[in-house]
Order: sequence, then structure tokens, then C-alpha cells
Amino acid sequence: MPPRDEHDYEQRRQQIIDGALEAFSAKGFDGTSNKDIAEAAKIGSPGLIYHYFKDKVDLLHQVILARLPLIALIDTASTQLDLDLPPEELLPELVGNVTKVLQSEVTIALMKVLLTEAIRNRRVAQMVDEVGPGRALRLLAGYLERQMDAGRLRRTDPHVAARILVGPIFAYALTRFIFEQAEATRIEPELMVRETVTSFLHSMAPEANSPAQAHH
Amino acid sequence: MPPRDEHDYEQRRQQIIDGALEAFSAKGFDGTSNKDIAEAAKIGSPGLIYHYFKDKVDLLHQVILARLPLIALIDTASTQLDLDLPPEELLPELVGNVTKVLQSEVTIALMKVLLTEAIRNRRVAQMVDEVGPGRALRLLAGYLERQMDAGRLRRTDPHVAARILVGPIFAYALTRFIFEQAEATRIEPELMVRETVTSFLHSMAPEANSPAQAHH
DNA sequence: TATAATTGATTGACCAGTCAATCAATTGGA
DNA sequence: TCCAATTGATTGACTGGTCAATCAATTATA
Repeated sequence: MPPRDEHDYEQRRQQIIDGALEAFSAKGFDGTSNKDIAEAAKIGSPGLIYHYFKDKVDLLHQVILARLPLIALIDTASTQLDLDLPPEELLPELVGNVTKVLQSEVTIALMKVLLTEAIRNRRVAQMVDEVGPGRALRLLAGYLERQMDAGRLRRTDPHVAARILVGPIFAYALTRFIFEQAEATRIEPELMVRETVTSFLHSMAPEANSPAQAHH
Repeated sequence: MPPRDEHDYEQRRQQIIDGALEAFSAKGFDGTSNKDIAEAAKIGSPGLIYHYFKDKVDLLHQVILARLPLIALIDTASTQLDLDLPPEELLPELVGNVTKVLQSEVTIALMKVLLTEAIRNRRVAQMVDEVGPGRALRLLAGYLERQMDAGRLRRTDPHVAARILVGPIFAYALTRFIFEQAEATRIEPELMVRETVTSFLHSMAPEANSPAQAHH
């Protein structure tokens, strides 16, 4: 029962997980056959998958668990940041980190898998939300509210504010990595981050004497 | 070959298209069997599908073509709008329309289908992009640049600006309709639209004397 | 040699698409 | 008015193929 060599065993497991992530992100979970996985993972036989994983769904779970840290990193980083730092210092750093994570091939692949699975499966959507976007947005909203209390930001619904800050980055990532828009590819991530944060800080400045606004 | 009754024929066709959209958005194209479609469409036999459509892929195409207007509406509306109207008048209307379209069940279902197909298929991604997000963002960027030229908006990369405006709405829709976040559901669409546009206009005001900004 | 790792064959379920047969409505001839 | 021919609509059985999963047999390792 005990594996021949713990290290070899783990290495093989990761090899299959890597191949599966590649295949899932390219063809989707349903569209990926065990043969596809075996080829992407460079193992000799689809049957071998069942030596390391209970079934195909278990493999999907393990892929997510193994690569989730890349996404969880977003908010663990945020918990390590000093929540009393003023937005002008904390936000560029924070959003910059997010953008750095978005640059990784593996992150994009995982996001493709998670997004498609979440779209079709309420349970998956909730799971993903709790460790990813939901948790991150809640933490960010908490920070923004704290800064509003401190008078460093204009008072608004912090959840709305959080989405105003994060939304542009997300839209950028989507148009760049999923739709591969030429315009999006031309925009450097650093520029996008800088403009987004600058724009947010400007519009959320506390001294805001009511700006140009819709009137009718 | 010609249908016995044009009206009945078209009605049946739409019935199958509706069922297919429902099934595809719930289970994905690959995950949906013809039996699923027949049940969702309340027709007696999967075989009947082939009386109205060439094959499953053709059915997907017809679903998209039949329901695309809901999305194309976004930018046809934008072409009908007066591009010389100042942003304070045009943008609330424009973004408000988008949000109205996002409220429809059918739009959400179609977006789920299109998004997941686009994620896995470069060709689909380009197609969808051209009629949807890509076209809309390009038009918006064009309008913003025009307004920058007129001195009514601060000068920046118009493609960046377009994403800063649209991003928050998209992030809101995603967290509300896909991830079904409690916080997002609590935010009324009208509030989100108003805040997004206000924030955008404020940060893009031409008289902007450099605001609080990242410094180090 | 003993045990884990790996393979390839196999199984049973399911699927997309085909097809022959039936059904029901319309048509038209007497 | 009647009824038979015609035609499109619909069904359910069927086919070739694929898939996830199992398993017996083989290989490699310690």
C-alpha cells in the first residue's frame, strides 16, 4: 500500500494535475477525455489516472486545490497588508499584485476552468467565490469603509466602491486574455493599473466638491 | 420540403431554440445531450431536432443568432445616440441601457453560453467579441476620444478609459448573476450605474488639478 | 521476491445522428 | 360531401462510436 517513493509518487501526481489543468482549460471539463489528459500529462495510459485519483471529478477537485494558492495569494497578501495605510499607498501595491498574478499562464488557465465550472454549477460558484472574488471583494470593501471612517475617502457604499476599483482590472484581463482584443493587448498592464487606481482615488477623494454629474 | 404551416413551423423552431438555450446555459454545450434539449423544449423526441436543424452545432449557431439581438442592442443603441452630446448626458443613458439589458433572464443565459464557448474556442471568442464587447468598447473609446478632443474630458488612453467605465458594471453583473454574491444582490442596479458613471465623470473631469496620487 | 507502478484490453453506459414507420392535416377529385 | 392520396411532422428503435471506469497482466523497483 505505501508508495514506492513518496517523492516520486507526488511528482507523478503533480504531472497528471498539470496535464489535466492544461487539457481542462483548453477543452473544458466535459470536453476533455482521459486520453486527452494522459497525452497532455505525458503518461502512457489513461488507466494510470485511476491509480492517483478516485475519478475524473476528483481529479478536477485536486487540480483546483493544488493550483488555488495562486488565487488565494491575492487575499492572503491583502490580509498581510497594513489596513491603516492610506489608500494612496496601499491600493497601487494591492492592485499591482493582482495584476502580477494575472500575468501567469497557470493562473489564466485555472481561471478559465473555474469560471466555466462556476457558470454551470451553483455549488462550484459558491466555493470559488468564497476563496476568491467574494472574499477579496469583502476584504477590500472592509478596508475602504475603514478609510471612509477615517475621513480619507468620500463616503459611499463600500461594496460599490470595491467593484468600481476592481472592475476595470477584471474587464481588462477578460478582454485581453479571453477575447484577446488587439486594443487590450496594446495596453500595458502597468498603465492599466496606474490609470485605474489614479482614477479611483481621484473620484473617491474626500474633499470632493460635487463634480460634473447627470442632471435632468 | 416547404413547411406545412409557416407559423407552426417557426413556432416549433423557436420552442426548440428556447429549450436549447435553457439546457446549454445550465449544462454547457458539451454537457447537454439531445435528450436534455428535447425535455427542456418539451418535444417528444430528440430525433425531431434534426427535422429543424442540421446538427447540434447548427442548433447552437441558431440559438446564438436568434438571441443575439439582445446583446447587439447594446451597440445599435449606441450608434443611434448623438456622439456630440456631452458625457454628462450621454453616459448615464448609455450605461443605464446596458444595465437594463443585463436584467433579462434570456440575456444572462445567452451570456453564460457565449462566455463559456468563447473561453475554449478562439474562433468563437473573436466572433463574439466582434459583435459584442469588442465592438462596444471600440465605439465607446471613439466617443470618449472625441469628447477629449472637444476638451470635455481629461486626456487619457480612450481604450483604458472605456474599460474603466464599463469594468465596474461588468464586475457587478458577474458577481451578481454568476457568483450570486449576497453583497452584489443587495446593491440595486440603479445605484451601481449611478455611482459608476458619477465616479467616472468625476475622475475624467478636464479641470482635474492633479489629485491625490501614488507617490514614492 | 514482494509490492507498487503501469499498461492495454475490456465493459457497460451513453451519445449524436439516421431512419423506417406512423400520425395528422390538407388537398382535390368525383 | 366523402374519402383517398399526399405531405410534412413526429416518434422510437437502431447504429457506430466514444467515454469513464475497471481489471488482469506485465514491468520495474527496493
